[in-house]
Amino acid sequence: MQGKADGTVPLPTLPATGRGPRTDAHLPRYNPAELEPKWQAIWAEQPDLYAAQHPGCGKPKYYVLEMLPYPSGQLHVGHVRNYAIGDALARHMWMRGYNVLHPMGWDAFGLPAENAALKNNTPPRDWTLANIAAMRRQMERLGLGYDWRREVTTCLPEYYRWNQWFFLKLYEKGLAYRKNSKVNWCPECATVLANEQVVNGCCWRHEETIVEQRELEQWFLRTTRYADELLRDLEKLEGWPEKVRTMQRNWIGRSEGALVDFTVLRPVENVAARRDDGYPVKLNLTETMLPDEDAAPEEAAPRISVFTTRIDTIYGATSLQLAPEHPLVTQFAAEDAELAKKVRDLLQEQKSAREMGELGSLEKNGFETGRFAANPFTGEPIPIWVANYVLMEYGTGAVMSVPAHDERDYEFARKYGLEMKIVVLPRPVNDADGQQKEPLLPYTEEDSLLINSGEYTGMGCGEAQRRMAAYAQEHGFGRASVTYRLKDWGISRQRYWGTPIPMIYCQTDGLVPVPEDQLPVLLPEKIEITQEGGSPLARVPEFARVTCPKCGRIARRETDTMDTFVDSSWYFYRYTDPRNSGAPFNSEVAEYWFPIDQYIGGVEHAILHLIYSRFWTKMMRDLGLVKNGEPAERLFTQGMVIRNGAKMSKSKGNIVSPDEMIARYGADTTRMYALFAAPPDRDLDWQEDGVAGVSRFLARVHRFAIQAIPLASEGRGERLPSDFTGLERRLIRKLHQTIGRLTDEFEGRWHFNTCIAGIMELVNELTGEESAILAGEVRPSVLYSLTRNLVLMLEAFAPYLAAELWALLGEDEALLRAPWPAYDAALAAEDIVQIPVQVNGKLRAVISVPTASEQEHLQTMALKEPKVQAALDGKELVKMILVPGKLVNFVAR
RNA sequence: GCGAAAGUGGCGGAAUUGGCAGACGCACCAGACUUAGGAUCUGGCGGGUAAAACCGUGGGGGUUCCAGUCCCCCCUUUCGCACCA
Repeated sequence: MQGKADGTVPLPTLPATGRGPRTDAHLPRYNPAELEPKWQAIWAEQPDLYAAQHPGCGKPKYYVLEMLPYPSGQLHVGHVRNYAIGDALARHMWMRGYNVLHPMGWDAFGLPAENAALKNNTPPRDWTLANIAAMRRQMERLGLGYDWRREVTTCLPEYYRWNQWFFLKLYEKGLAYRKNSKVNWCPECATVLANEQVVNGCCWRHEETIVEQRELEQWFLRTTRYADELLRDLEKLEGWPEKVRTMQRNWIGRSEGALVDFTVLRPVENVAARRDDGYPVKLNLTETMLPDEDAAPEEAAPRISVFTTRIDTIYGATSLQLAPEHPLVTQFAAEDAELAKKVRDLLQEQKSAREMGELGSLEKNGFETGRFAANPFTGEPIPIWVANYVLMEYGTGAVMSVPAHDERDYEFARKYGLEMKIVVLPRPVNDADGQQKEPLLPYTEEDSLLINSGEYTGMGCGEAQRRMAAYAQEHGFGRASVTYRLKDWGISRQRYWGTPIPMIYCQTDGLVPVPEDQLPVLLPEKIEITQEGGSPLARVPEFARVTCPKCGRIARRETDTMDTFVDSSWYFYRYTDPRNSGAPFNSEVAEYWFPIDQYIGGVEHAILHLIYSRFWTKMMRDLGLVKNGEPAERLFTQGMVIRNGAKMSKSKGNIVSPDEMIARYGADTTRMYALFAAPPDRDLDWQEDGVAGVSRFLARVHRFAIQAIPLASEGRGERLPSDFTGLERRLIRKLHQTIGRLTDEFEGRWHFNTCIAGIMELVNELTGEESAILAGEVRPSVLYSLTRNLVLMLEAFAPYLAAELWALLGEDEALLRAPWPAYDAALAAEDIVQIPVQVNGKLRAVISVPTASEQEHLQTMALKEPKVQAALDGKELVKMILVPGKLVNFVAR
């Protein structure tokens, strides 16, 4: 997944350790530098190890997926954390007997390759493929269990041809279209950005670069056609974090309301005449001002369409406010030089505010146009203003101003002394004295009643909204309507390193799609990357010049490429059928694997990738390619990895590469530390202080296991005895408590830090009894159970060490195919519990009693404690609270 | 401004349901082994005290036999949205 380009700072170099641990010189020590490459080589010889099985294998399927990385050239520890989470889950699900699909790929198109080409004079393709090779080596070194035979690389023609294929389908369905519009332009990227890629008015890849508005002809995908469904289906995504669902809900921004047309009045002198108080007199429009109904259409009076969520307040509308870019404002300004200057000034002010990043805090500003429009409900003329708080991009670019019942209108009206009409009051409308209430303005509550609203007076707001919209529709000046904040997805990019858009411009035939059998439109490889503006492909004549598929005459190819978010919108379907050359994927196979059971990635894609891919899935469903309209059943957003108080990024210069850590401590330690340092959903401030502890822990496991396993092996295959010794009982109990803990966590909470802590506790218990165990005080069958299950639990977090110990245990089947140990509650149960004893809620003693002790026994034992007696001394015992197995509390006065 | 999440030892964090606050680890201190230690092992480690008492989960209030956990107000940090009509 693409984010900011990566950079790296080296770790401080450390002097070589020289000598290793010496305690048990006769024992082979834990040496990951030797052990891990050995197993890596063995695994490399077993291509089926992590391979997903055929749908007919009889096992339930489990699709676990981490967001694919952009091949920047080097993994950083943020990636490691992400993949360690997914790999732990995948390994666990393998052991639980699932047919696991755990693939990996590369989001390989994008601007950094072009920047690198400029800098190093390397072709983007070579640079990208070299990076992929390097990062794949890092992933393999980390021991991540991916099915590499399903690897997907988005910059290769066998992948991007299907982007083109999809584009043609979208075009056929009217879901891809071309229009001239204002678009976001990042001067740094020298290309257009989608709305989703603009963050605080700046480019998502260049936080400091203000996005400009440019007028360009662009390709768009009709995401808005799915706006309602994208919103509604969020309700079904119960396995997604509420935060992400909320962000998407806000992004889609559905508002229910009504469109109302206000007729613009002719500039008649007497309308401009004012009453003494500055407001226009109420006129009878039918007589004096309404446009001639018999006029030819082109002479008909213009109408201003307004979107409002509060049509019920329309009797309180005292002006119309238009965005400065509104076409009607432009028209008025054309006839009025003074007005034109005011509009220019307002726009200039907005532009500089945007550049300062202060658009949100800009003071409300505006001016009158001198023209009036008729309120269609009252017939009253109201002045038309231009206001900077009205956005051309939202709704119709015009609002009716109801100062008494809207925050912004109120603020604006206060500033300019505009009239306020109260038309809504809290119920009941009259206070105790029978006086009409005086609400605090602006009064915006909708659970209220209308006043001063003609025939609607006395109605509730909701009812008035419905009736007024219906009335407007009957009389042809409005209707109920829904507006979205979501815009269509602009996918044209004036860049080289992306999927060519398969369209042709012919002078005779106009827009002609490239015929399906001519796909892929190959991206030319020989191209000089320069800093010039415009699409680089336009400068490649052999690419741009083409014959029209319809008429055979010379035509011009589309030279823009697609947004790389197209690539990542459907890549997870390709994993199910990665080598298919006749279709993007086989629908039946996809049907087996989908939806993704668990998707894992950073929250930074909550809007971008996760909305696009939901759109794409719904679109594919409508094409009949897939059945389900949602790609992922569950989503997990892991926390960011922070370093020196900032998210890791090249611009902050705080990237940490895992390489040195792997070299010093090994992959198992590196992965395990990434999981141990914090729960996966929380942000993690990367400090290396704790790494040594994890490394020591693994060394201790290793030391214990290589000594215990020879003894344990004698008990292989034997059943556990029914007559445990005290020591055996204690160790087996701890083992099963740990199994229970891990089993629970893998069910969904995923606090792997506590899982690892749990395994550490078990190992502490075992090494605490090391001499007794090695002296044979634990019978082989018990020791076998302890060591074997310990190894199974380590598999998800430290697969190299687990593999080594598994082999020592004499197992030859893959560890991943071994069943996850069954938790036995009886074995995990304590027979003696420590019960805290409180007096008036304060801890006074802890007593050890058999788990199933009677109440009287507990009370007797508790009262025997000297400190309890002291605390109760001279007081009357009021009652005793007894929580079985938990505590005893004496309440005394 | 609006919305969400978070705030616990020197540090990362634990306490899943209102029930022993600080699991596990880091750092630190002491000891053992050692020519040596950034290795290993043993012990200690919230504050306070000679030991207790007592105090302690951002601050203030509340509910309760019992509150890190529930309720109200406030503060701080992070994230998201920010004129959305």
